[in-house]
Parts: sequence; C-alpha cells; structure tokens
Amino acid sequence: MADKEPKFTRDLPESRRRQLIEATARSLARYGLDGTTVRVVAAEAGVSPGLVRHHFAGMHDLIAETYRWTGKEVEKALRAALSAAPNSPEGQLRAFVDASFSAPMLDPDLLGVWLTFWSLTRTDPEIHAIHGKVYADYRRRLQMHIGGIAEERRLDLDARLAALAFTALLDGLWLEHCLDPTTFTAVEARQIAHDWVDNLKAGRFMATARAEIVTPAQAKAG
Amino acid sequence: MADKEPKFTRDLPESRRRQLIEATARSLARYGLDGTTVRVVAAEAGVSPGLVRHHFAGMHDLIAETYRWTGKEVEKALRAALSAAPNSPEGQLRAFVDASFSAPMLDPDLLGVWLTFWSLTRTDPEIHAIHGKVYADYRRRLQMHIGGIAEERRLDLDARLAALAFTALLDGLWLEHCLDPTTFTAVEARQIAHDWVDNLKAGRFMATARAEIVTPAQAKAG
DNA sequence: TTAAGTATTATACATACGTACAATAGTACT
DNA sequence: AGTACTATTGTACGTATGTATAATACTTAA
Repeated sequence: MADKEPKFTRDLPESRRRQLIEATARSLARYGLDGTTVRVVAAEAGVSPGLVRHHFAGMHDLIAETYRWTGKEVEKALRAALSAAPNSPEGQLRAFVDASFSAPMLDPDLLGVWLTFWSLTRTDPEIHAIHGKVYADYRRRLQMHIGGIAEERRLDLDARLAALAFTALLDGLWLEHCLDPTTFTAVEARQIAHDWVDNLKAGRFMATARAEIVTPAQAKAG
Repeated sequence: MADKEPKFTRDLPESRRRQLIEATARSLARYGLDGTTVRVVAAEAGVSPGLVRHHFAGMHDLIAETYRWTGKEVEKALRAALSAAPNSPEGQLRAFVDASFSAPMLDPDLLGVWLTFWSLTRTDPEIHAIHGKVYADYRRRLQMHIGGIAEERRLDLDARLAALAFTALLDGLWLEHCLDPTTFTAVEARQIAHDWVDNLKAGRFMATARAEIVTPAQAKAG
C-alpha cells in the first residue's frame, strides 16, 4: 500500500509531439478530416484534450505538422529501399517501383491521410506550400534517374515529360489500388510499372510521336 | 403600390433538388467538406437552411446524392465526346483521351469534389458503394475498346491489365494536373496518354515481360 | 374569389467543436 | 527532503453544427 501509481507520466515535448502527430495520422485515416477532432486525437494518443493546445498552436497546426511528418516518413522509407538497391539509374528506378508497392506504402491508412492533404491543398495555402515542396523533390529524383538511363543508352527523350508520365502512372496505380485493393493486386501494379520502364529503356517513350514529326503520317484513327 | 413582389418563389421539388446538389458541388470544391454545411449550401443556392431537410433526408444524403450526380455528369460529358468520334476501338480510345483533358474535366472544382468523395470512400459505406459502381463502368468501357484493338491487330494481351494501366495513367495525369496546373499542361497530358495508346497498338504492352517467360533472361539491372 | 396543398421560411434545441485557463502533480535538481 | 519547473489535467465558455418543428405564403385548382 506504499506508492500508488501516478495518474500520468511526463514526457519530453519532442516525444509527446510525435505521439500526437501519429495519433492524428491514425485518426485522419480512420475517421477522416471530420472525425479528427482535438478530443479524438487526444484519446487516440492516450492523453487529455488540453495537451494538444499545449504542444501545438491549434488543431490546424497539428494537421499541417502531420502532413510534414508523413511526407518525411514516406521519403525515409523510399530512401531506405533505394540505398539497398544497385546504384545504376535503372536499378534505382526498379527499386522505386518495388518500394512504391510494398509494405509501408500499401498501408490503406496512408492513402486516407494523403487524400485529406490533397483535399486541403486546394483550400489551405499552408498545406498547398508543403505539397509543392514534397512533390518537387519526388519528381526531381525520378527525372534524374530517367535522364541517367537516357544518357547511358544515348536515347533522345524528354526526361521531364517522361518523369511526369511515370509519376502519374505510379500515383494512379497507388491511388486506385489503395481505394479498392480487390480490383488488382500490388504485384500487378509492379508488373505494369516495370513494363513502363522496359519500354523506356527500349526507347519507346514518345517514339511514335517523334517519328511523325520527321515523317508526317496519315490520319491516326478512322 | 399594387402587387408587392413575393418573398420567395416556389419550385418543383426535382428542380430545387438539383439546385441544392449543384450548390453542394460548388461548396465542396471551394470550401472543402468542412466548409460545406447546411447553411453554406443553402446560402449558395439562395434558399433558407430549412429547405435542405425538406428535400433531402439530411446533410449526409445530400452529399451522397451530389456524388451520384457528379459521376453522371462526367459520364455524360465523356459520352458526348465519344459519340462524336469514329466508332472504331482506337477512335473511341483517342476520343476518351482528348475528352479527359478538355473543358469540363479540367475544371479545378471538379477535382475538389472528387477528392472529397475519394476521402469519404474510405470511411462511408454508402459512398464506397457508389464509388465501386462509377469506377466499374469507367474501366469496363476502356477495357472493351482495348480488347477491340487487340482483336483487330491480333495482339496477345491481357485487356484487363492494360485497362488498369491506362486508367491509372489517365487518373494520375488528371489528378496531378488539377492539383497544380503549373507543373504541366493539358496538351502534354494528352501527348503522354496518346503515346501510351501508340505503344499499345504496336503490341508493346507487357511485351518484354512476356518475352522473358518464353526466353528466360539474365538479371534485369545491375 | 376562395380554398386546399405544400414548398418555404424562421426559430429553437441539443450536441460537439476549438480554445482558454486555472489547478494539479510528475520530475529533475539542489 | 525540499523546491522550482512545467507537462498535464479538468473544466468552462462561446460558437457552429445538424436536426426538429411550427408558422408562413406562394401556387394551383375549384
């Protein structure tokens, strides 16, 4: 009957902030933006509602912080996969594909979080700015590897346009697979993405369109 | 000083319902799901808040109804573009690409509405069901045309997988263009999508992967 | 012109939200 | 052991939400 257990335990601000951020991510995924309230997040983190305002300027700030954190978390996972892969442009691109449709990226909750942020991008200037930064990094890296392949193989291609196409394909596959995983499997998504890289290597990206500039062609369809 | 103007004008339920639905779509696009309240929608439609509950079971019902309406509206626009195009599989596919990156589809507000629904898909069973129906129709039509091209040209390809890839590419391009139109133009999106069709016609979809099954290949990257 | 029907308004109500603030109590340091 | 610090709690407040309901008045038909 000596020492009763404490009502709560203290924690370092940095640690507590991350707990709240992770709780927010879980809540966004499960209950959506509507369902993500101060009280829900606090309960999810196992603390009292008042603590949120002690560590963050407000609910809005907490959500913006959660975006930054999630973006970094994804980047970290991808970076890890890339560092374990061959250092060639193709090796990196292949690893990127595999990582995009593997463990941490396939978490259905991740899409839930991401959709919320995409929505907010249209309304909220702060979120919009964060979005721009996250995506610029993402595309720049892909474009670099695609440019590397083009150089190796002396292909005449628009690396920027190819990166746009590849990004769109990956995002589209990821989006639709997460929205309804019963439609197609992650393995099929990987196959499709790898096939795109196969065609890129073979110099088939925008090959027909370029040929038609050199040799004006007849009507395409009819 | 004879007849004073009426405080309000009556309307047929069907007409009023559509006004409220359109107001909801505008609100979702501009203010997001959070900002779309009974009072905001009513003000947007120019009626009193109470009228919403008279024509719909509740706010939730109005939003679900708005999803159905938006889905049909998009389908109507695409269908119009397709009926004006050549009736060949390729003609239809080309028209689909052009329509996907033309006038009504490029409305930034449309993405705003769509993102909201994608978010809700994860939380709300009713919205999830509507989503399944909308996308099944969408994919089925594309798969039909892709299958048609394969048949015409005697290509050995998995039409289902090709339709998945094409859908993902279109959705990804559309999503990213609408999220930030400064990154690339609608014309570039069209070019990329048409190039995919070019490669499909040439029998290059999944061609490398199939060849490797017949002739086991060496390691892909290193 | 009158009357019936109902689309429409206006108000009221319970609930849940974000925020503010004072009280509490773990924790580290002397 | 005592003390200062502050992370943490608990409660209270104003506001905005969705819904319910009664009163109003436009519109059609007799």
